[in-house]
Amino acid sequence: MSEPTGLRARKKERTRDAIADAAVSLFLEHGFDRVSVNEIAAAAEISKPTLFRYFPTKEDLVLHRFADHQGEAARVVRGRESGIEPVTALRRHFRAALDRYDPVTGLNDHPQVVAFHRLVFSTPSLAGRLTRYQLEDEEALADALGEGIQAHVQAAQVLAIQRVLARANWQKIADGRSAGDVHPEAVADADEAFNQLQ
Amino acid sequence: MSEPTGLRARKKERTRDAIADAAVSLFLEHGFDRVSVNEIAAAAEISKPTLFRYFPTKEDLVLHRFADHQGEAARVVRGRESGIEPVTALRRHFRAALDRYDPVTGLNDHPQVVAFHRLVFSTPSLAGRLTRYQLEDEEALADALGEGIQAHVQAAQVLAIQRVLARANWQKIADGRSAGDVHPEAVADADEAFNQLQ
DNA sequence: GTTACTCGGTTAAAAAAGCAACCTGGTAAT
DNA sequence: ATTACCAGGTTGCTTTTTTAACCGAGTAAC
Repeated sequence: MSEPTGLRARKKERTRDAIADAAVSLFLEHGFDRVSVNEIAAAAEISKPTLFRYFPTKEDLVLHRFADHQGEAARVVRGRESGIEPVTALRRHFRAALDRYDPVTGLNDHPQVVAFHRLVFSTPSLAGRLTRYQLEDEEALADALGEGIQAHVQAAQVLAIQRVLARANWQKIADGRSAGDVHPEAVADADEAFNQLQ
Repeated sequence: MSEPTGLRARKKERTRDAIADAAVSLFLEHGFDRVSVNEIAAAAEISKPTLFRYFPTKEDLVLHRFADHQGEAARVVRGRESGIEPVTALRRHFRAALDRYDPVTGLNDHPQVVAFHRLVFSTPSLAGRLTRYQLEDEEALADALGEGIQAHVQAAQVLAIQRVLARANWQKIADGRSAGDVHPEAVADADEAFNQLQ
């Protein structure tokens, strides 16, 4: 009734974490473009083909945390309780993420998270690939919302809101404010944005 | 001009060490017969067949440190400088081991080493297999010494001396004395024994 | 304008590890 | 006496990892 945590699966997960950790820490130290995949493989004590078996591209070494959330919006809509509107479900989900200071909301002031976000946003190839992930997310959400152009529009609007909100939060954090301090504004912004949509 | 330490070799060595360490520490804690190979494999986070690929028997999990010294006496004889008698070479080799407090001489008071020796000597199957190792060692030494019965006799006598000396040293350590304190006696005993032989 | 790097990424073959199922021998309940 | 279990080891078979070699694009040297 759960994950059949065999020896194999456990070691795989650990290897994956080791690779991603080694990569991110090297990237944060020297910059994304200044670190080669060979160096990452060496630091993680694995071979280059193994690295690419775990992560399809160099960018995914950084973005896998977002990739792991892929399709989350669609899942939220499909899994909502009966009688609840899709946008309402998404709104509550975002609000919950805000309350637990989930990094995806931009409302998190842990130094590692901040540095990680700066790395992503200041590296063109990373930001580029990240938007590609968001596009796929949008497709999935549109599918979950129904058919026709209006489903696509709605999906795009909701995700655009989340992007804008996250970006605004991140900006305030980047300006030196604490997450707890920003939280009320973040909630107010979210309410306003979702109200406008609904 | 050195070990071509590939990724593969490095990981194998680490796995081997991890297995042996897990095994010995479990044995020291609960006793050799009270720990199953399944528990060892679980503690080392490997599967049972993998364990037996690294160590042929359960006993070897403990005795591999001795096994690694296999044939050492024979090598000392074959590698001696010209003009040096075999027994002299072995005598000097043992004296050098004594001076560096090599565990094989029994003259070592590190708690881990003491506990390890007690484990070996107080577990029949271990002591039994250890003597089997020594017999093989004896064969190899006899081969290195030449042919005929006298070579075998000489080999047996030298190794018997080393066994007795090591046992005597270990006994004094087990009685609570320090290695440094025992060292002079150990040297004197060795001299006397080897003098008697020569 | 070659030559020769380096980089991200791939391929094929061989080694190593995992897993489940089995064998043999002992020992404890029934 | 049978059953059943647990011990140390083994046997195939599959999955994972290493290795070395390669590809195609960019770029610096000469």
